[in-house]
Amino acid sequence: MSLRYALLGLLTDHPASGYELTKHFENSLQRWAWHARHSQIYPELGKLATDGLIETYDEGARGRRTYAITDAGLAELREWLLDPPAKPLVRNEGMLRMFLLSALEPADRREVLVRYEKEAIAAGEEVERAIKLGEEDVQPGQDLWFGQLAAEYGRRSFAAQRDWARWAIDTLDVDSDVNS
Amino acid sequence: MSLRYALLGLLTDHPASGYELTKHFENSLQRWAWHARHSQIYPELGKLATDGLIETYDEGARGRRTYAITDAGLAELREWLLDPPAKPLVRNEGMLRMFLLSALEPADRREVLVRYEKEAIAAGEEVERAIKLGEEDVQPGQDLWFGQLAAEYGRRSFAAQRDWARWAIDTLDVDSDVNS
DNA sequence: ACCCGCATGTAAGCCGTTACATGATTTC
DNA sequence: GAAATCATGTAACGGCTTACATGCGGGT
Repeated sequence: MSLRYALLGLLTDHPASGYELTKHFENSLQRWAWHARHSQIYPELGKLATDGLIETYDEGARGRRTYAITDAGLAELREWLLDPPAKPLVRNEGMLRMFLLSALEPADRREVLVRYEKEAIAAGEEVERAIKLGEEDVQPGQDLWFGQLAAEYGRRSFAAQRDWARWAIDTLDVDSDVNS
Repeated sequence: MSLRYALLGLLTDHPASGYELTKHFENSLQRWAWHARHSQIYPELGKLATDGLIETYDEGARGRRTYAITDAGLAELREWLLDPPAKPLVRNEGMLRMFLLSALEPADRREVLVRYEKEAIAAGEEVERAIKLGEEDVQPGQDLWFGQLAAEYGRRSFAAQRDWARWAIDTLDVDSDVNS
């Protein structure tokens, strides 16, 4: 159900078309929060309109249709945000791989961990760049600032991944010295 | 496809039944790596057997059937582990909520963040307990140790969540003082 | 004798992906 | 005039959840 609320949330800021919402997912939301494609977004907008949570705001060229959130939609979004979320079900492919590393030969284990570390470093650097780009435009407390909040989360979480990978590699290395 | 590999990985350690595998998910895997229910596990075991990646190892009372991984299965698991993973598609409900926080009144925003911090603290404490329980039995480099590796990741990632939430709350508080 | 845990399965339906499909407008 | 981008949709299929369904065995 999260997609519904993601769309409602984006429409809180200002009316937008399916196309614009898709771009918004691609450019910001999907990096740290939620991913969705246009083939899912358009039908979901249809359902939201049927349910009276959004309404057609304007129709333009090329069949372009913008939607605006309704009072009912805003109420439902707020209810969801205030509702304590259910404990998330973890599905973390990266960690699954780490969990199963014992199926590999020791040399391969190390290689996979090193790759994981490199990816965390690269992802971290990308976030740093995104944050610097954003800082120029946004002040704390403003609506847009909550994207920066999520970006800061991304920064810290990639840093944690990077440090964890380094720790894991070092721990394994020390151990194989001892055992040799 | 991750479920396939999770099952193959668990069967690398020793043969097991669907019931045991389900318990294994519940007790350890699903905390930091991967979640699955028995209604998904049993059919997937059937497919793995059809594909020759696992085979029936033993049949016991109450229709109990244990499976063992085959050479083909081990080869496929190793190939997957060595294959660079695709960039993960983010679907993080917690972060989505943070991203959309601007739809709430300022007081409510703060409350949601405080709740998020509390949850991170509680989850972190749970991990600490799990790690302490595990440490007694496991030495680095042993097969079981890779579960501890994943647990340490959990520890660090909940710490990052906790610190992030505190930072976000403080930043918001300072800002509302300035603006008042 | 009863209950709990062991043990395995199936079906309907939702969410999401990949691929297919179409056409208008702007820009060079 | 061609290419890029704007713009919206649908269909088949796979993964996962929820709910339904059944029965045995061991302990008290």
